Amino acid sequence: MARIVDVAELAGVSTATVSRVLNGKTVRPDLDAAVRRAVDELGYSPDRTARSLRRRHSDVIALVLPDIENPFFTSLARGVEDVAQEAGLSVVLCNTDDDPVKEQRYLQIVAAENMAGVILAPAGGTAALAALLERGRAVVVVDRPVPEPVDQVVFDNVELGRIAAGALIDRGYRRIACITGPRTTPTAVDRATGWAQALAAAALDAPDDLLVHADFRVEGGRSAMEGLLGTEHPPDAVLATNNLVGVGALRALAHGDHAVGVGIIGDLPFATSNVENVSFLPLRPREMGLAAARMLVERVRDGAGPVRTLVQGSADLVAPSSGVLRE
Amino acid sequence: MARIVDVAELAGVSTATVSRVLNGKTVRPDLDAAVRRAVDELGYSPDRTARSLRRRHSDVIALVLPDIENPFFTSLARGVEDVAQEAGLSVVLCNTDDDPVKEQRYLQIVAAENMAGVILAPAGGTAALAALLERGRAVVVVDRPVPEPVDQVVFDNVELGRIAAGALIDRGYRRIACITGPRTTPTAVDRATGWAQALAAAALDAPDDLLVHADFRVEGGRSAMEGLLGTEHPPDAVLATNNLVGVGALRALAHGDHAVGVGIIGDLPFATSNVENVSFLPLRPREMGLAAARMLVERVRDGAGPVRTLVQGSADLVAPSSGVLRE
DNA sequence: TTGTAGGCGTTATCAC
DNA sequence: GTGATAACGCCTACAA
Repeated sequence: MARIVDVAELAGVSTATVSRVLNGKTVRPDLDAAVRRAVDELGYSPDRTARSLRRRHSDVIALVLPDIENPFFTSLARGVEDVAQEAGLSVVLCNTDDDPVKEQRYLQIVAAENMAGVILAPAGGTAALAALLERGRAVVVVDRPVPEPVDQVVFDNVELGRIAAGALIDRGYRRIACITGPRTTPTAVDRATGWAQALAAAALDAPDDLLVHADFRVEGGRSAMEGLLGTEHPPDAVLATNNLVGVGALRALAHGDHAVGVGIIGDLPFATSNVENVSFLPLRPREMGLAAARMLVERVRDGAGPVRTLVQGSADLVAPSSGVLRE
Repeated sequence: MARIVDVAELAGVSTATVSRVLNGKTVRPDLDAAVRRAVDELGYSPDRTARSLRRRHSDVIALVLPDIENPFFTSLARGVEDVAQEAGLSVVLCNTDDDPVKEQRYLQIVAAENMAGVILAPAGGTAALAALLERGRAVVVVDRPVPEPVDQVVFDNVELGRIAAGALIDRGYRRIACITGPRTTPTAVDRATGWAQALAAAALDAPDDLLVHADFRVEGGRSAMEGLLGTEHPPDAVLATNNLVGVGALRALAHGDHAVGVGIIGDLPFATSNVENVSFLPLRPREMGLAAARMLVERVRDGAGPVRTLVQGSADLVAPSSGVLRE
């Protein structure tokens, strides 16, 4: 592996000059050319480990996510990666399984590796987050709002719930259930709150048995839907507050011949059925990733500046009449 | 941020001793204890940048994939991550979009960052791969077999095609089409070859118009299926040679009321419909990730040793009669 | 503008 | 078994 001294020797200059050329400082044109030629010839590329050590931070950012297998987050990751790539940063993807212990471990690594920054969808406790902020590291929180003073890109989850439930009301349903995530997950609770508000605004009942807190995954949605179908007075429509729960609900419904309206907050990029009576409220995770990465890049470049919170609007509601499966 | 000298000073030992304690060498018990106490007190964790520089390699491995949004690869990534985590390695996920240029760039970064190794699902040209091997880096290739002498975890794609097509034949179909990926993608070609072999073995026709080379994605599968349905003699069954194409085919079929049998090589973790007439041949990408990561860890730990190729069997064929959507 | 030289924090090589 | 010290490869004062 060629080192900077090899390049310097071949080009007949000092290592300082090579370094300057590589980092875009002004250098006498002929020397500049000589250096570039030598770099080419040797196939030299700087050792990023040494560079990071010297510069006190690397060109790597971490993206810490609760579930890398959820298409919402992979799509978000794609957005982050596109911006990072453009800015010359690499992205390390970390999977926390919604486990605060794993999350803490990853955030420690972020510090130990002197990474340029982190984009974090928090799993739970925010102690680790606070520690990072104290040390003045660049952090952007996505998807799940936190009270700490930190850059954020999030949704107005209450409003998402309101809009999605409102769409079902507009379609004429009157007994609308809601399948959401655990009580400990703020986004799940907020979206359910929006659902309740929409029902209240329409003078509809929202009894306790129509609100189901399930695991925020496919199986959770499926069994919750089955539970609802098995009751004495099944709902005539159901709101699934995230994509995976939506998949589960649709699967449960696919087994019988139920005329139940469905609303889903999120997208189903891999749905295989026609979704005639489903309203989607797409969330555009890729855009969220793009925005978060741009924020982080700015933060990395000139550290200071006021904390910003970006509340991302959803795309337009996709009415069921469009009959279009969204990609 | 505490450094190793701070710990040494507080513990009343040399930095060398601190280093030894941290790296599990034998040290006099009382000193050992003193060092650990100091580490705790200062909240010290070693700077991994400096460590990497000195050791000539980092504790990071790269996972270079063509499409991070494909559930097959995210599941594979999960497997890799689980093993890596256990071995104390971090995983950087890189997305090539099946673009050899992007792939090359990432592999260069792997070298420049002194990463411990790479797990690579090759996008195309293998020039970059050859370069890595020359330099003696730890590399494991997954999913797509290559001729180079390098550790691999792959499928017998011809056999996958044979088995999947055979299942459709066993179910009584006689005019079986095949939707596969581009001619330039070896896995796509091999699986189609298996399909042709199975048909030939059953003395069935496999005319050119029953074999469609499509984009290996949802849209490709959908339009290919629509094309097949629009012909004069539509097939009575179709084999989709990967998961995404399978999704597309099912979507196309969901629109009408076609009695077309379907076989899919792969899984559909986010299917929303009942899949009554679908045979799945699950590929277990997570296991592939586990195996590849274990290989890489061994390779990282004691470099030498013969090159190994692991041909992973698929799980049992899932017959349509089971009526079970696979998670 | 260029070159020289010191240091980033760690580990490995020596003597002891 | 322990401690002093020289690397690892790069960047950046500082001096010329």
